[in-house]
Amino acid sequence: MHKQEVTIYDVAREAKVSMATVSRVVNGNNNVRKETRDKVMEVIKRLHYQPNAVAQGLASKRTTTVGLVVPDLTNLYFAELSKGIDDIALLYKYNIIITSIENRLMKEEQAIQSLLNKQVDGVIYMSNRLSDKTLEAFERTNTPVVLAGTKDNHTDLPSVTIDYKKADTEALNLMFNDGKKNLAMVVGDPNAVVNSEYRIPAYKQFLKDHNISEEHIYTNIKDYSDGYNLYSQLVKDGVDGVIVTRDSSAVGILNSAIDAGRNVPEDLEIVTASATQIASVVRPALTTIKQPLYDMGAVAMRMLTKLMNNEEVDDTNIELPYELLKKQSTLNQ
Amino acid sequence: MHKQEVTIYDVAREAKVSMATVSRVVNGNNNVRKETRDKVMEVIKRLHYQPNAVAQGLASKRTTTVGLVVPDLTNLYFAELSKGIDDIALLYKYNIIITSIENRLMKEEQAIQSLLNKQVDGVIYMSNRLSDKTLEAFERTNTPVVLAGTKDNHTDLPSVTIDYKKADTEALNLMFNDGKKNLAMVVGDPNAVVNSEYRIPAYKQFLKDHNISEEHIYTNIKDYSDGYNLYSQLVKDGVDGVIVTRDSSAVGILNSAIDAGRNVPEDLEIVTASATQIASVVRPALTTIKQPLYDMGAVAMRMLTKLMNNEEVDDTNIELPYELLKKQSTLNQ
DNA sequence: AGAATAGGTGTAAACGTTTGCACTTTTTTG
DNA sequence: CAAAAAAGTGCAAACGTTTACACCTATTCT
Repeated sequence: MHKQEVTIYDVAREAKVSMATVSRVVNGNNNVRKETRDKVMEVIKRLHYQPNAVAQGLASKRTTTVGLVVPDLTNLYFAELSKGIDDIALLYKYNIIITSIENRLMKEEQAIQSLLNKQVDGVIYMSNRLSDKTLEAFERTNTPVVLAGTKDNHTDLPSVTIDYKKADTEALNLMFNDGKKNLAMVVGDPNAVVNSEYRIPAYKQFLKDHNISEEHIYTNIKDYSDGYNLYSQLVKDGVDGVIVTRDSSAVGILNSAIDAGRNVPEDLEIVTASATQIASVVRPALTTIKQPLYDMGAVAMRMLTKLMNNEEVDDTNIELPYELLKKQSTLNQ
Repeated sequence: MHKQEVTIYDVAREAKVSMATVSRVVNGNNNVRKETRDKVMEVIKRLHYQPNAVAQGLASKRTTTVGLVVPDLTNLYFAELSKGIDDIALLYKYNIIITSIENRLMKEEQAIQSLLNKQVDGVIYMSNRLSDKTLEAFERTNTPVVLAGTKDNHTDLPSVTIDYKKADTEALNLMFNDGKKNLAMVVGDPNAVVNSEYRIPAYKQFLKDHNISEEHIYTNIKDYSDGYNLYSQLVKDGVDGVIVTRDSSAVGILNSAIDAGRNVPEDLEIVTASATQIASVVRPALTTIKQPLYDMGAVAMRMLTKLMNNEEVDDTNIELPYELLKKQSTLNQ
């Protein structure tokens, strides 16, 4: 990389002002006389001057960049969260550095440290399992952090979520009212806070409240093929209704059932918990807990902008409304 | 943001060496005596020193950051390309700044300029329509740029693609051999280079070669509902085989057909051109031109690392092999 | 042994901005 | 109309690194 062609210094010389004045013009500081401003602007145009954001970052100690921590970009759940974040970030002129942390050479803490070293002004964390080291890193830094679609039960980092317990209970209730009594829950990482603290307890509570003794919790079902392969086990266990946290797993179960000649929802009801595109294009379309993913991202990013500007944030643990979207994978009687 | 707690200067003082030596240790320069290195390392650990990447970037003129330009994060096509890029980027210790440029407040040129101002070491462009202004920006900068999944017919920017003409011809041929003679092509942006220079010409050439006079090109079909709504038109036009560039549009057509009580592939054959997850989970599963999206991203990023290091790159316009994946949406006789 | 080379370290300038402070000029005020 | 306040501008230090250059010491070579 060469030395920068045109610097603020060149502009200053050419416009016969000091670099301080050029800097003020560039930053829209209004303590500049109109004629001066115009002259500087003209020179900037003429020389094609573009500020060096790295130098700005060093001098001002703000990089207008935020870091996103996400397990996997190709999971629509995170993609949609990210889109909400991205739109608001753009609105506030922030760029986004995305770090995927699943199946990686680099450990999560390292990835986050790298983000912090880049002096991001804030971080949005969307992964579902905050390791101790990660929490430690978040505590050591004074870079604001917001969790989106996840929570943390040790510290109280700001978060944007839905009421998982309520949503799951409602979903289970739907199937129960359809006459399904052998209900199961299928989750990815059982140690993810959302699962261990909200979803699984909600499921257990539901069984208890309805005097159901048979508990069917299937863990580590992470993708389409995990779901596909799980189906035979569901049959074996006599499950007639299942709530699945990941859409792709749910679709795997669905297709496995169909390929086995079974009927959904008659033989098996399925409710999934993200409402990404994939859940709505399959047939029968899946009944979903529709999380407002885009909005969750947007709200998280908005909150982060406030934190980055040291503005007051009244509520740092926001729960957004969800919707139980009844489609064809449940009877809905 | 406060002043940085621990700087290289603090480490130098504590370890009783110069900052130059600390810098050498941090950067793994081996012109440092072992004992000195160990001492410095110890102090670094003890003080929790972390280098400020912004300052490094300013001084070294390398930010170890690359910019990704993408229309839409929630489109699995781009998500999978991005994943390939991301994995290789991680391998070479680069971070990624993603900029989505569709439906935005900010124009593409501005978004790219913002990336360049951040002094990214390289850019991977995945959008499908290079505007003149964008090309101009790419020409003015000496930051290397690689196109992934798209081409440019004016300049010759490095690119990683598949042989679209050949792939489409093969797909059309498949349907033709199944006895479908009223073939259609459905694309998104008709002015996207890939469409205007490769796909559409391939389609026209195919018709010509087979003495088919009826041409059915549907443009601006960008998403699921566009596809869903297009179906009735396809029926009206007597189309019995269609090649669709976007998976979500293809799925829209498919579901529309099914909801109308028609049979795929008997009444209508569908081939789609990306092979994202969405094409394989619907039933009937869609026959696809399987583009090696992950690999395309990975190869593009690898090429970019070479360009960023001024290494020689023998072939700057790489075509990767694709596969015509026959599934249930074609008869395959 | 003396010369040549390699290894190890420090000094200080550079990277391209922002910003506190001081100063000058203009505008407002009573 | 003078004094006070506000507006406009420049100077120079700071931000936290890297790196060219110089220097000194230890090693290798003839």
